[in-house]
Amino acid sequence: MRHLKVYQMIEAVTRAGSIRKAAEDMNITASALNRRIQGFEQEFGSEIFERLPRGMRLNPAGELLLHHIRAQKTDLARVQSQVADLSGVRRGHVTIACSQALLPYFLPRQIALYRRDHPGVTFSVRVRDRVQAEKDLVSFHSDLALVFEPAHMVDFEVLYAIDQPVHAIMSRAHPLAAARTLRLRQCLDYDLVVPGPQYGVRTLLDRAAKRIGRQLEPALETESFEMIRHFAALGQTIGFQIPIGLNPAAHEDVASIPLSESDLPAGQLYLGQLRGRALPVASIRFAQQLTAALDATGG
Amino acid sequence: MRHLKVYQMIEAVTRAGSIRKAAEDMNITASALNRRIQGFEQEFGSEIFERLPRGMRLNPAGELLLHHIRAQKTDLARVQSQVADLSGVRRGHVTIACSQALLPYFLPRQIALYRRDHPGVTFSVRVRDRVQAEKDLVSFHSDLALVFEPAHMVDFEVLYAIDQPVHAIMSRAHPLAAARTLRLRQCLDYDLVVPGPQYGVRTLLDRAAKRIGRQLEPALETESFEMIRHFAALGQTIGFQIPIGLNPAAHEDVASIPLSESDLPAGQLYLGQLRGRALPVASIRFAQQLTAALDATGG
DNA sequence: AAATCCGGTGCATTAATTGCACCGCCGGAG
DNA sequence: CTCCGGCGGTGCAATTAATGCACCGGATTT
Repeated sequence: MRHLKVYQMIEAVTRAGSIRKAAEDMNITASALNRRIQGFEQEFGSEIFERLPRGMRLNPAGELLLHHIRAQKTDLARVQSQVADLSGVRRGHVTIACSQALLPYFLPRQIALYRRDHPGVTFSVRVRDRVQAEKDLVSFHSDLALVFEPAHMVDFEVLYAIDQPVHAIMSRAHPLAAARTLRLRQCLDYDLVVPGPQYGVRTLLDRAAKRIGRQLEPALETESFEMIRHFAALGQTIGFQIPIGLNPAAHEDVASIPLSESDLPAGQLYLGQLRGRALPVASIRFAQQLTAALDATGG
Repeated sequence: MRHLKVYQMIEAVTRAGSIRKAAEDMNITASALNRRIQGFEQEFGSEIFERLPRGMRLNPAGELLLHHIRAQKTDLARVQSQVADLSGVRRGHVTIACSQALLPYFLPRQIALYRRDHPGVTFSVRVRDRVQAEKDLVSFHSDLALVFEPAHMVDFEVLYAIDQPVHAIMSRAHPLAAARTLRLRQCLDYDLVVPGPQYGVRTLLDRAAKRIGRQLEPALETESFEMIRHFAALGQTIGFQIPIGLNPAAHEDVASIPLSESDLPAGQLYLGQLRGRALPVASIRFAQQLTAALDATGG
């Protein structure tokens, strides 16, 4: 889209932080780029960059404009893919930001299922914690977000929500492995492996521990849910995870036991999009499939 | 915005129905315009016009694109006015599509009220029946719509809704003028003056009449609510209107009596916008004021 | 004080856009 | 039927806009 080159230039300058670097990235001279930016600012009626001694940075007006630019770029892409749809084959690309818990079983299965019916549709999965996931929506880097206990919910339009009680996971040989539900204080007697504070499971755990006058003293804190799972399988350590991250069918190498809801109320897994945004067809359809699938696990 | 000239050209061709006429409108030659269109179609990846022997018409892909073009144009305008806001004075323009009933008292008062605080904001009021009002939103010709009993509600995002029972209006000398409420069948004994079938009041009346095994046989059918009001003031004719169209404070020259809700359930007056659209600040603020004002009349 | 990196500008060059003249096509009027 | 008028499309020359190059002045870093 040649007529949108100014927008690309603005994005490039924003990214690079200076006209000269951006010009190099775009394989043009700094002077050409400089004049396009100046020309645009004049047409636009306001400067959009602060001129710093070391380069350029968007001013508030520029931030507003950048948001518009991204919105319009992704919307044009949506129109184009919708047009492609008109002439037969369903094509498209879905970008989804999601929590780690969705990676092992749920999402791969859903994507495969969707692609069986629509082989022309491709996917990007961006692993993000809940804060990053929301930023991803706002910056138009992701169409959908599937996150546990999102943080702010501003600009987050909920498409579906489902309860996810926190489960304790441990070796099948663990003394507590036979229980049907566990109290939090039972778990605190053992070594714990928990996710970092930026994750919803941790927030819920911290809150619950505080309520019974205790404090989490984890033996291992990690960002990797996979490591939590594997570490919990060793010795008598206890890890925590939400059930959607565990294989519902086959037997795991770990036992998974829900924590009592009176200790720790169930968190919620949210499927959402940027408020008010028109999604591409493929994303809408995929979101519908996810909603149906989540609904099935819940009932 | 020079980089959006292609879009203006596409709009011009759509409006004019042929390249040559559009070219004349834009003061360029047909060949230049022709090539820009062709160039765009190539970049876009699909034709957007049908070539007819008598001119050009948008194809389905073009319709999709046109919607995007309008959306992006109005959104850019929103950004610009929002940027203007940053530097002090609140400016802006609000376009609202509304039913006739809002014209005599409610809207002028609200607009005056808003402009007292924000003199920089200007208004366009487009009088539309409920079908046209929704089209106005979709085509980005109006920011807001304030309509009685809208028809489809697709793409219509409700910002506020309030009950409006249908009132019978008549001369103060009319035999029924002293009643507190009226049954529909009482009214049917007199000559009636009613709006055309495209209006919500009429739909409600027709439906209610049918339910008591009667049919409306109006003496006068008109599009003009003003004419209904004035005609009802003469002789023993009965007209119908919703209370928001009547002066709440001063004494009218006509009596206004609500119809019994068991005959004719109250319709609803909706304030709405195009689903998912980001409105300019001024429109948002004005919508908030309207919501508060409607809420006050209802309570 | 020197070196470096920055945004901005004058001027020649290059690329894109436009205007002009003209083609072939099709529907309607004569 | 023919002919006319309006249509979209195209080759080519003229015009206009965008770019590259060389360079300036200013601020920060070394």
